[in-house]
Amino acid sequence: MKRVAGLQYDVLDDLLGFALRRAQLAMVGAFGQATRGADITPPRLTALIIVGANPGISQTALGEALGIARSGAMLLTDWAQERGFVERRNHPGDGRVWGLHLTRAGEQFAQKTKLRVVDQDLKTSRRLTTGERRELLRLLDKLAA
Amino acid sequence: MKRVAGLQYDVLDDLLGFALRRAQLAMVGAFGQATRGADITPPRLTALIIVGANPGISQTALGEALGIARSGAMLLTDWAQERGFVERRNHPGDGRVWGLHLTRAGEQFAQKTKLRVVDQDLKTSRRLTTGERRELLRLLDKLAA
DNA sequence: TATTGTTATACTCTATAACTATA
DNA sequence: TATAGTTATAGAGTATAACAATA
Repeated sequence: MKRVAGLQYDVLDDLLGFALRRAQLAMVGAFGQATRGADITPPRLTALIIVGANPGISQTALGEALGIARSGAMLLTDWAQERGFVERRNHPGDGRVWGLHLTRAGEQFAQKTKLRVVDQDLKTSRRLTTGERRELLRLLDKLAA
Repeated sequence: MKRVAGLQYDVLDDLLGFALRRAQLAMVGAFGQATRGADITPPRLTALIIVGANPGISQTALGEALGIARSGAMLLTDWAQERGFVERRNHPGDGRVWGLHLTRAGEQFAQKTKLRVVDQDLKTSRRLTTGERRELLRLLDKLAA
């Protein structure tokens, strides 16, 4: 959201947490624009990307990659499977584990959506110079490390 | 969440949206630590801070400040009123509007919690130099503008 | 007519805890 | 015993749409 003119923000002006939320709202809005009508959300696309880049990954590992609980990774997997984007295959050598794989449709959907989202991500950050964008990525990475 | 070693992240590595989410998870975790047992969340504290700094603000304006719908601002106000932190007073001159005000208890709670959260926000960003932190705030602000 | 607050409803995201199958 | 997946449940956050009161 944008700052409202004339409003007092007190300590919020100096909180990284609040600045992050404002920036993220802007990016989530941009994501929505880029994917309008595609029935997809940031965590769902993230899951598809992780599965696509790591074929055979387990649900638990997917949850770790996303920073959420196993049960949440399961619901994401359920969604992706219902949409026909992901298959649960038996894991060779461990009967407790599902190996997750993108289907053909999942690959196509992920590819198309990735392009749109990357493009929109760049567009939304056009306000920053290339150097500033790179520096922002670096600082965010350092903060989350 | 931290990056998982050995995992492939594909385009996520270059998306500001994903970097923001990872950084925000770190900060929200820090918020939780700073406020453990205090029954408070980031949007709720934000609402208290905005009301405290802008006495008599309307629910609609509060929603705009927070970047959420009127109905959401209403639920936050309900929560704050139930907790005894906020009063809805009649607005002089416009019978449709509530003027929101912190109670004594609300002021005390907000003051105490603000101090803790600001402190933790600084602690969590200790990984950054003072200059880097300032630069990060500037870039996030520019991105959200 | 337009705006404020309200209510009803629904969906996403996330967590915890307990259960089962397998290791 | 420990781990992967599952199920049940709950809460927070958010949105949209329709409504009443007031402007």
